[in-house]
Amino acid sequence: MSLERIAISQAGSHVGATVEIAGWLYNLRSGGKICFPQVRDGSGIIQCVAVKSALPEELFETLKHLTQESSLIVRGKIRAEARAPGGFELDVETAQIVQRVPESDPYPITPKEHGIDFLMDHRHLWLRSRRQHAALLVRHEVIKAIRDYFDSHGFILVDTPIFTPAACEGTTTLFEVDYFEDEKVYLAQSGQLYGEATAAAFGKTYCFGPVFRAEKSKTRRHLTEFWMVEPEMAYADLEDVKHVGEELILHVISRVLENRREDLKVLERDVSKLEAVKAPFHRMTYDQAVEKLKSKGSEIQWGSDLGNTDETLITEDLDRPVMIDRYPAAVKAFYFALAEDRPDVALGVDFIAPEGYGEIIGGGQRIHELDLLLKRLEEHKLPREAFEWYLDLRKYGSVPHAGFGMGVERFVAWMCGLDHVRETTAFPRMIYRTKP
RNA sequence: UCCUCGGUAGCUCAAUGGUAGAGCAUUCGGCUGUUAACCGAAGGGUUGUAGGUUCGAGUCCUACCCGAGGAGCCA
Repeated sequence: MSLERIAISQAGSHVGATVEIAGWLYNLRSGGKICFPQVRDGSGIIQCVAVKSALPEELFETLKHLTQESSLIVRGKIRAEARAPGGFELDVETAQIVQRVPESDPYPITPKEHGIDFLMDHRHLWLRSRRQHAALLVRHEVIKAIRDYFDSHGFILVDTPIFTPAACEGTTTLFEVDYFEDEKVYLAQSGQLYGEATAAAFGKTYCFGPVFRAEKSKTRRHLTEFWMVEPEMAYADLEDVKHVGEELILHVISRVLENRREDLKVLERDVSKLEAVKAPFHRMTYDQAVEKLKSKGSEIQWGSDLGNTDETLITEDLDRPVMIDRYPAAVKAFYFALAEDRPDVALGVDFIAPEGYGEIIGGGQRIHELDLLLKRLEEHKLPREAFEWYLDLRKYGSVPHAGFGMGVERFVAWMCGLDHVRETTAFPRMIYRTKP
């Protein structure tokens, strides 16, 4: 009889078979003549049962005194068991300890409560814990669903550089890097300007990668390094951005609900909140948003950008995202197209997620006329030399085009119902935390 | 950068200006169905750092360091 090594997640289809499981000791409960080692292998957790009378004395004692997170390979028969968490159990026949964690230096993360500082210092180990594991599986699903959406809608993945010569927008702060021969380069805060070039080459493109913001933000929604997907479409306008953004969000949510129910349960996510997200999303102009805020007692004036408290006020009574468009041009980047009837209004749109997760998509239509773009560069006091290549895009077959960026971590935090984006990525980078 | 809160055992937290303690973890012992198992015992401390007030400071004062939450800015 051959012995098959299986993933714990597949235990249900091996009931009655003798199998091998390779993993780590998640938790252990023991009696005098019986013990229950719970083994995790990355795909799941299974409770094993070791009975003294059925095993060699030495093996039973070894298992009974095994330390948390020791690595081991167990073999035994799978059995359906209602009393076991997960519904299946493995009756241990043999076991091999790969590495025993010494009790003089035990695994630091116990099954009890820990503070966030301690957990973040041990992030490399914290990833093994149930909730963190579940959140990263949701992230995996979100990223896969995003790529599947674009790949099946005619978008070509064309990634953009991380070392860039200058600010894309001139608004947020950049991380400066020493390049060769006294040259300075900066870590990209967006791939958008390059996306405009690739869209003119391929029609519809997207880039997907890490971006960097040296903002001194210290909130539950900010990382200094985060992942952003940025589609860009030639021959497209503001309405196309709203349409694609809405479709993308709905596609990703349905995939998460389809494939990650168990993980959402581990995260204690109220899935009815996600199931309620349907088309059409709410739509309002910036003008209407200001009116709504004023009616709710805000002192906001037309012309200032919406802050986080404003976003929360606007979405507090909504069950799905809201698209707010036509912002004052003064609060948007230089490349935003302007409304024909109102040159003080930019054709930008932000998608604000419900439940306080804030802006998850920002984008809009770009300026495609050379003269207007030059004027806007000047108004933003940006050096023309750095943008010569970008201006070329307006000289050689310029067309109306549009695109947006979606932040992966905020989206995942929303899916998981997490109160901080730091748990949506394996090793978050924040203003005061760069280790491990 | 600013505002607020915090730092005591490996972890999570208690302790009226008056002998630094509990639970978990670790070690030893008990238990053949445990579900963050339970029961009994043991070891474990420069109270973030440096000053100051006081007969006496974990506790009060000052400065600094570290962390958390928020604001602005942003995805």
